[in-house]
Amino acid sequence: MKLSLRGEYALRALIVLGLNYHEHVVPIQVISEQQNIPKRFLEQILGDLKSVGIVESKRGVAGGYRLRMAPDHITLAAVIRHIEGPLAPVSCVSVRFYERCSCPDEAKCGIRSIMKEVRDAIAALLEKYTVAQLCERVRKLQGENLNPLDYII
Amino acid sequence: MKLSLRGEYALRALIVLGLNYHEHVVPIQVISEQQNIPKRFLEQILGDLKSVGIVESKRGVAGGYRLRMAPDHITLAAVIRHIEGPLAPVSCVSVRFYERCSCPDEAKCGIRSIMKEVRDAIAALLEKYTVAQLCERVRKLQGENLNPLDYII
DNA sequence: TTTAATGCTTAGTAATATAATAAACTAAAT
DNA sequence: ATTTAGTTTATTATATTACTAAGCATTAAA
Repeated sequence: MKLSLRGEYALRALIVLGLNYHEHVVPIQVISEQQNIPKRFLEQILGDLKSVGIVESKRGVAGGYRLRMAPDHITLAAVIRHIEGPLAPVSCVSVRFYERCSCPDEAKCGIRSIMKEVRDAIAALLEKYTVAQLCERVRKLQGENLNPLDYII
Repeated sequence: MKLSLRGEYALRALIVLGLNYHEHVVPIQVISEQQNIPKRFLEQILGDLKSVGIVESKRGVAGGYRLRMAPDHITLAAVIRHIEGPLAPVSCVSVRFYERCSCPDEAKCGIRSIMKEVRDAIAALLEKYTVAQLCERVRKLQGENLNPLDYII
């Protein structure tokens, strides 16, 4: 598993939306400026998250994005799988993105059997952590009494 | 951490060399045919492993490659770090390939603190496993009594 | 001392992925 | 009607991946 900028931006945007979960919708512009993410690029990323039902949008004046699910129901695994693809280091050990690799017999492949352990370790962590926990960490790290829109992620 | 074909080929080649550790040198040609790895590409990869002292070569007639270190001294972490780069999902949590990322304050970055756990989980496994253990798995999976050059990896 | 089998070195390339940018459109609120 | 904001579809620059090509250098054996 490798987190590209695209994936990092997605997580940062979700934290902003998570910290503002009970407030109004947050415009792309605001997320873009606060997090220093190119606006056009962020549009694509949020559109992508919308298509899987992680966020929802409101158009027009006073429009923007909000989470569509409670922050503690959005696992990092779900987000990263959708933005980046497989969590596994090789796709022949991926559960959701399985693809055959070049070895002749998977059942007898030594590399595969070790990479399976690596995948499981990664997946265990990323299935455990949610956007809510990410937000919690940000609050803990930066102090409880900040305004949601002042958090630096 | 993501294993590209290059990295997979490196591991497969090291298994072949590991299984033949006490024998003579193994020619690229043999590894290439047995493992179905493009020869020229494998030359590059083995040259790369040679430059870090993981394998050594003998030129000329009856030349080839052998491990330069005992198989149980070659961790998968060392191999993968050299072939693929950082084990960490983002390089701001990488121990050996650290690079600053785009967030304003790393100490307060929630993403970073979770990705650090992911890195540690991956590194723990890959530091633990060695080429010797990989070879052991191959032997276990395929039967003890095969000739080293008959193993299918 | 030649020759054939090997590794070594440098360069080039095609395909794909990454990280954007651009332009024009649609929807909603005032 | 106008302005704010999300939507859609292309386009582009750069980097990475997985090779491929060509020719040189070394060594053992005939």
